[in-house]
Amino acid sequence: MAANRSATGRTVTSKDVARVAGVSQSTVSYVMSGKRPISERTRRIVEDAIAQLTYHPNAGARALASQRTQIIAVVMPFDSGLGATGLMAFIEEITLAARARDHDVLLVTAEEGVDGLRRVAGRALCDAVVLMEVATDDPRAAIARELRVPTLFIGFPDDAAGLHCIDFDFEEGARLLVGELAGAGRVTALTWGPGTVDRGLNYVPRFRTAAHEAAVAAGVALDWVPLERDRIEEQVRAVLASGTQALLVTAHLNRVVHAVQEAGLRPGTDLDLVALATDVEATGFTVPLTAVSTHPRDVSRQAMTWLFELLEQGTGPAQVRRVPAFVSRRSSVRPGTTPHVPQP
Amino acid sequence: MAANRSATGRTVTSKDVARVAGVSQSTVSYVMSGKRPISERTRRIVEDAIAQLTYHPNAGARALASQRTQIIAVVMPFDSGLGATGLMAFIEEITLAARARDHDVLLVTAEEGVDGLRRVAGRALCDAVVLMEVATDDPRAAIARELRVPTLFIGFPDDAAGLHCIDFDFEEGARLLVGELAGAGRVTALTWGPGTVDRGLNYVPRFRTAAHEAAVAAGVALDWVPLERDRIEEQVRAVLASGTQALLVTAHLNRVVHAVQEAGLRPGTDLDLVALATDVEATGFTVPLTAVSTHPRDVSRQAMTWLFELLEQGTGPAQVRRVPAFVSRRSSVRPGTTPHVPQP
DNA sequence: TTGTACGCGTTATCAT
DNA sequence: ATGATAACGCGTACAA
Repeated sequence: MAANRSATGRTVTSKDVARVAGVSQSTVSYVMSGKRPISERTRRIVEDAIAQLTYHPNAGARALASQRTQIIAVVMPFDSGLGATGLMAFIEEITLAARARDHDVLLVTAEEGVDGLRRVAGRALCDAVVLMEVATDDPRAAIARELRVPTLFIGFPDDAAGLHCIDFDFEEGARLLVGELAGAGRVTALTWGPGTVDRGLNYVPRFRTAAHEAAVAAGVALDWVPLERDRIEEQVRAVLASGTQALLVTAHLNRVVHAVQEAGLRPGTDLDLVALATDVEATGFTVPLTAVSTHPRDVSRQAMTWLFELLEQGTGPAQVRRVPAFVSRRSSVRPGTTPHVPQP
Repeated sequence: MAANRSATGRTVTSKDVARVAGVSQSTVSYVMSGKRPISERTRRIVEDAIAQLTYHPNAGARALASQRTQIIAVVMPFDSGLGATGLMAFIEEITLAARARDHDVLLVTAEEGVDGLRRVAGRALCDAVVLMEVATDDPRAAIARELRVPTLFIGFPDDAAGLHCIDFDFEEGARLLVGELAGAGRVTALTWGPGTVDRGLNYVPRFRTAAHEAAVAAGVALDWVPLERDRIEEQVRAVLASGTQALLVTAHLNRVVHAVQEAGLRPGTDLDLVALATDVEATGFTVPLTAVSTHPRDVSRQAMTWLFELLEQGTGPAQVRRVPAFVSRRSSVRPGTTPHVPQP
């Protein structure tokens, strides 16, 4: 029999459960919420009736009465600097975390921008919002500050005042990667292209600035090369032809490594290559790559933990949190180009 | 000012709009729905009040009163035979299609299985359901047949009676790919591994059966090799060592092509390689691959069009729809191994 | 063309 | 420990 429908097709309500159980409707409600003591006997009777009728509480009615939707809105880009794998990892973790607390996930496209936020919050479609793909100068920041619902930014807008932000520590990641190549003298960063940069994604300048500072400190020359989707192979060839022996890759890893191999070069043997990538990406090649992992799963898990704290304990003080970065040394860097410092 | 909140923090309701506009609450409702004629004058007044108060209708209340949530539930796998890129393409199209009709998308993990379906339908969390990652013997089929809400399967369970199903034409795709290699005498299919097969995904046997039939008809010997995540490179080497000159790849394309190139072989020159893959995947290599594209975007677009028809015109007759398959001939097959038939 | 009034299915506050 | 009952905010039949 269909869930929440009687044999006659009518919707099963808590009233029906009450009738079958021979109790009042409010008792049914309290049995479900556990918000007041119920005798063992009635609880059993009610629970049996619930099971027998396959009763499910109506989400709309519940939301209306309780001012809680049990829904988390996730504002997500479809084309991100993270790549599809990273994105999926994010939303998978977010969804699992939400379900673990009996919440559901509503998907909102980042393309909706400011209006999307207004809509889901204004219509009371959700209890909280998670925002990805944060821009340096993100117009949604202003809105979030006045929103009815707690809003969590994954990423740091320039003005994070009054906001709850969490992100991977791209700055430390940059320092670590440059550190791995400190003995190279000259390093070329193959990085996010115009598509990503134009959207003003916050982590690009964060990474770039930190990388340049670390390069200066280590005494290496750092070239910054944004990869253009249509000419990546060409760009890689040019870079290799220029004599660079050390590559720091933050985007389009697959195609870069491909192109390097096409050129007859092997990371860890003929040149040094480090990457900012997920672990699966870094280990998916013939030569496993020394890399800093962005750990999208850790970030989203911590984000959700925080979000539910805000939800349960009332919206806490604004704060910016960083998820620590680590290097995984594998075999894409030749011994000697990394100065002898203990692996963090 | 925060959306749907007055300066005092109270929620803005249609009653407030009515008061400001000097009309009754029902008039506000009718202005929004357009379900009865409204004089130009009142419409203007009401719309001004709505804008002034930044009024947004409460989703829960609306759902309760109208029995419509304006939400589509999408039951999605996180680890699919499609890969992250294919999945993202699916949910992007679905979300865009939903938004284009003023609906939102609720994400449900396939892991929730039967319970997930029961929950979203039972709680009236959504108006319709889209189901991906359909198994040959899918337990959700039985439930879907009795559900309150229209349910669309992307994929064909063995018993599709009474269901609405749509999918890419994997059978025709298999025939086309085998056809491209018909002159090869012997073909090895590098295909979905145990992880995918174990879940009983419907398209695996659909593709396999059609491929074998086409092979028999064309007089070629077809080896079927499920790829195991941990030994793909090894498997590819073994296959190449066995002397196969023609590869038909349906999974892990990236790693397979990698391994082939590592072996010093070049598709289109030293051997023939065709793939079942998205266009971006097929063209992302040094040698663009002859491939049948699964066109996830087409499939989901058509699925959503159908779904909204069901939603608007009442749930129509059960039906199975196929999205046609085409080959894109590129340069990974040597001239001569494809018999001279005009490209479809 | 517009207003009145009821119901949608819960939660939660009074009572008892 | 349990039962009535008033919101919650919107849609819509019925009146005017």
